[in-house]
Amino acid sequence: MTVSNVMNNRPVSESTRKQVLEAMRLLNYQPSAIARGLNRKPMDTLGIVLPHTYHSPTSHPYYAPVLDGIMAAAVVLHKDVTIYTGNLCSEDGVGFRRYRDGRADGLIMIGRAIPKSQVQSLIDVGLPIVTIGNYYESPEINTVGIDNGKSMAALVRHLADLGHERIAFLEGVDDEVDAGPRLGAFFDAVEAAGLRRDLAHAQFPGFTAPKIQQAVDVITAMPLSKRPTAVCAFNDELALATIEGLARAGIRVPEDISVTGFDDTPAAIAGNVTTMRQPMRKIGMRGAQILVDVLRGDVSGPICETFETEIVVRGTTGPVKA
Amino acid sequence: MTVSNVMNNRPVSESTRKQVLEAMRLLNYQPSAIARGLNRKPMDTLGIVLPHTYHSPTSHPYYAPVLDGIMAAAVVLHKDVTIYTGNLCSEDGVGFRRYRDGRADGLIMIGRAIPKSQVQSLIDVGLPIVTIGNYYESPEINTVGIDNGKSMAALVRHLADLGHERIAFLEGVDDEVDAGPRLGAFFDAVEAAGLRRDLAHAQFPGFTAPKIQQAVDVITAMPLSKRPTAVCAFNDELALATIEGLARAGIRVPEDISVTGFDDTPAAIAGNVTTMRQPMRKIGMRGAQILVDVLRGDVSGPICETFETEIVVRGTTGPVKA
DNA sequence: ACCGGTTAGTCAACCGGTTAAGCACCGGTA
DNA sequence: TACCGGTGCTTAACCGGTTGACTAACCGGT
Repeated sequence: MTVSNVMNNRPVSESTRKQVLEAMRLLNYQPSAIARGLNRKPMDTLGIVLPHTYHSPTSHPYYAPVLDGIMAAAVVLHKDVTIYTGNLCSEDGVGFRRYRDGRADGLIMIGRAIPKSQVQSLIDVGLPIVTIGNYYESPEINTVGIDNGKSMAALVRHLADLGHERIAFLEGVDDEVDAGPRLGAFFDAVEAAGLRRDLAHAQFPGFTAPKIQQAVDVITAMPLSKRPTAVCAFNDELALATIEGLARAGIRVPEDISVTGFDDTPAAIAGNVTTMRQPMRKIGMRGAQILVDVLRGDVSGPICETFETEIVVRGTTGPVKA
Repeated sequence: MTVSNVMNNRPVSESTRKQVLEAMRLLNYQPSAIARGLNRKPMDTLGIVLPHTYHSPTSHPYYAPVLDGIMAAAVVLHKDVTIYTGNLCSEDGVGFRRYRDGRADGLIMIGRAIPKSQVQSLIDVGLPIVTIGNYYESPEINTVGIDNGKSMAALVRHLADLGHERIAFLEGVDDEVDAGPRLGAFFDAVEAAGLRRDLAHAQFPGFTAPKIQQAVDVITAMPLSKRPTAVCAFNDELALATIEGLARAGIRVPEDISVTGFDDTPAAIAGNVTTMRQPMRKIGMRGAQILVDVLRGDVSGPICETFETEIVVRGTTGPVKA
């Protein structure tokens, strides 16, 4: 069709082009992105995959700024964004192939959505993928995030400088999902800071507030000589829950126990929590940019980028009690 | 194709069905939503239209919870969500027909995205539309929001009860866009509260912080006998900016001037601002539900629903100075 | 009048589903 | 045997674009 040629700026005589444009205007014509997509043309749409545990991503202190970054980049890159709402793992054996329904050119997966055992299924979708804040170390998957090793090292270093020798890590991730590198990074950081690894604790997995209370109870039940003097929580939310739990047990922060969070969310600012700031919006923007680059074929191998983090020292960490 | 019959639970013999399902499994088959959509079948996707002034909707104190509600409803309703990122009004004369590209079955427009003069263009898109927090009073457009009249009346009533007689309204909306009903509601509320309308002020449009400073300057320049003793801001963001501006001028809140916000965002809680709470998440959920109802043909006329609001009295309003 | 080359526009096929019509088969009824 | 209705599967057409092959027209040069 000549119309198609006009739309795609193909060589068409000026008179014909004018005729076509005039007809388009009269008919209020809008080409169907769907019909175009049927022929394997790009849809100019980025698909967003979220872990099914978060049904309020746009109010989440981590997901919201990341999404913001993605949206901001999408505006500049002239891409629309489709958020897939379906449960990730519900349909037995279906895997993730539903994302191959042709609506999105590529996928951005935020957070630790799926266990490593299902990564192959995700790769089988066949779409270019960028994961954000996750690290599957697969040649087919691009990743943007932070250097957990460096970040934990800085936090532990800060605590060590304050004299802390017994530090606990509150994992805070549902054990169904792979714990990821932050836990390992914690132990490495403990050693790097010259502390005895066997004095570190990390046996407190569990994302929900009640479980946090369990972890707090374990800590408070320990004799003072063995009790950790500092707690590194997986994120700010957990740190604040921990502080609350400790307060209920009559333990003061930071006088008795220091607590650190992660992410530097507004809650951490409000709660005056020492934490690790990561540029979530930038990470989201970069993720979208990488996906578009991959779609354009501008890049070859898998991309794995990390952004710098920055420790923010506030009022929940202090020198160890004499 | 028999496959299509199997997928749609049409009458197919059990043996054939099994064969098909087995083949689907072997081939890792995923039907193309695009090809299906080409035949005017629903895409099961809700389109979100945002005003181009907000490039960070998922961090916005109003847009984020509304989006959350939409997403939560979409999960339950088995719909995906596509956020259109393009500038709403950039392409001359194109109007909004780009939303008719077939990717979404209907549109949800959040906030005052477009001036009333362009509403017809929006209707011409031909898709079912739900606007949220906006009121075009068109038979083709469904709406969810709040009763601005009641809400403003409650705020003004509250101020009147505290003895305020001269109240200013800070419009706070870019004048390029229709001001909407909240301003009119303010004047009605002033009269309903038995106050003299001519003592009310509302000549301070402008959304940005610098403009707010202008408005504050106008107020502070007024002689005490004419100066408003209370200010109703369009939203919490503006209220807080106003409070800051007043503080710079050495005017105390609420001792010298009372200030009210709108929306009851986290910032209002943190700033201890008297404000009007609206159930943003519920509004978003209901908007999505209405759109789906319309798509199903379950409803006839245009739907226009309002949710109840609730005044939240905090520390920025107090009795008028003697 | 013939020729090679470029340009402009038309035609047919295709993408991958859905839909409607067609057809073979079968049991029941007249 | 003829007719009928229902079932199960196949075939053809269609949705609305894109793509590539093909035709038609135009051009200057011999």
